Amino acid sequence: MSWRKEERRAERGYHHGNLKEALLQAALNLIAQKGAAGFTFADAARMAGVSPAAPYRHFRDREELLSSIAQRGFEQFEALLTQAWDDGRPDTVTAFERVGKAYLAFAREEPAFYSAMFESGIPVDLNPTLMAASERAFAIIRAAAERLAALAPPGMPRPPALMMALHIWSMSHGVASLFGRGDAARRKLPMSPEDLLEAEVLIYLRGLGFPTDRRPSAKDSADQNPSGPPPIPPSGPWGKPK
Amino acid sequence: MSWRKEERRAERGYHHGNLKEALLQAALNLIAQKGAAGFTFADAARMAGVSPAAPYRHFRDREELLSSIAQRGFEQFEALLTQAWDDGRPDTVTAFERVGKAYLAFAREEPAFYSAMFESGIPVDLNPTLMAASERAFAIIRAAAERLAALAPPGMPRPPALMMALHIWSMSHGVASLFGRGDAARRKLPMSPEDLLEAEVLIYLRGLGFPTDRRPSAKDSADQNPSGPPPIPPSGPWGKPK
DNA sequence: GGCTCATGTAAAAGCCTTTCACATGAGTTG
DNA sequence: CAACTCATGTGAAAGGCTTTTACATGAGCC
Repeated sequence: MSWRKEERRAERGYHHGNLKEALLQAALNLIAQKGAAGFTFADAARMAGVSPAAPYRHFRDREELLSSIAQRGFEQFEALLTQAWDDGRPDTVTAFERVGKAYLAFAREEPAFYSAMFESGIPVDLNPTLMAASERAFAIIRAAAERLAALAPPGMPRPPALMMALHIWSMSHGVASLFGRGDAARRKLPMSPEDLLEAEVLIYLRGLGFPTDRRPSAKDSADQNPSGPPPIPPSGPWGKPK
Repeated sequence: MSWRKEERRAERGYHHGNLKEALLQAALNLIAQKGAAGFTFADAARMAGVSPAAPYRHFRDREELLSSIAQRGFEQFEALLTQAWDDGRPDTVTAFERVGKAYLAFAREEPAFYSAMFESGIPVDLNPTLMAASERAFAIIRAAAERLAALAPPGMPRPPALMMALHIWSMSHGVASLFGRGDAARRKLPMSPEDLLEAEVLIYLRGLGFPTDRRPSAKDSADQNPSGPPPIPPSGPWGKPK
């Protein structure tokens, strides 16, 4: 394991050949281990087997490296969300919840990216490229919300899709931040973050008038919400306490 | 302004007299300015007018100072939430939302505390005192959720209060984290975080079957939910787009 | 007045960031 | 193929932060 990484100059010559990528990978590992705050530029250099000054040939400073990671993170995040949304198949509500799960999965499985993206304190607003990547990711959630909003029962006032998207985002982010990674500093829960978020979203959607007892029958290709109050499922969107 | 703080040794003698408190205040200011990550032990010492080694007489290390601030933050947070909840007056739903607003207000008005509490990466779980303070704060939300749950319309399945509390917490935290402080690195919104959260909570509560068109008439001292589907307000819990 | 101990200081070791002058060698060019 | 150039890496150094250690000060207490 410490073999490819720590190959010394002797075996690789004066020039590294792929330092930028190596630094990004090293930083990713370090952030996963010690958090975005604990990550050190010098450490990354060491892990890549170069002098502490070498990274400056590829990144203006430590923060630019962090931004690059966040950038890449937003791109992967967007890809993951796109895949989870799958253009609303097989039905809008199911796909919508898959997006929520994907959000949590990303936070859990890519803590380093998540950390760089949301917890590193880098000013996303001030970096247009990064901002754009972030908005492309959010655009997936927003597109999903648009589809969902268009499906709202006719009897109910129709919520702005943007607001719905922001609501879903804040729920997902809140759950992920507070309970997301089993890491070290996270609070313990009587249920999985996934279940917590799923119930939250279901209740929210019900509040908007959506029918939320998903059954294989419930394809929303045709308008199957003639009118009237939302159906009340026999049991809520939370399981019986074990 | 830089007068009380930077009083030098000449005017204060060898001993500071109140260094611990001075350091906490200095750290609070520094964190508010430069974030929990940017805050420096040495800076705090400088601001208090003592040598860089002096703080070690009062805090084991930089992290202990951070923990102390988080501790104090949780205490103030608890006090604020308690006051906002006001034991459910004048009615449960109104008081419940006041708690949500208080959450945002705290994040906005005490960014340094909020930062230390939720974004500094200190391991809350590993510090029993801190953990206890954190749980006392959460207990307010939980108590509010208990009261709300007890009020749920009889026709609906009753959600576990703990889960409701976690949902509300995650919404509040999500909104505060993503859009909370106008600081630097936060995303812009087409509405205020307060309005966003209020709408979110209202929709959520409606999803649980609560009547959410709050009018002065709606005191919940008596059971005013005979049965039937939740009333549908003429307009949703979001304003018309301006 | 003299003691003692909490509270500060100075100095030093070790680490990190960042810069600068200089070294290396990969790729290009005649 | 030899010469050149420029991107990429190195070493050293300045400056800052953290933390420890031995020593200084003086406030509170007999």
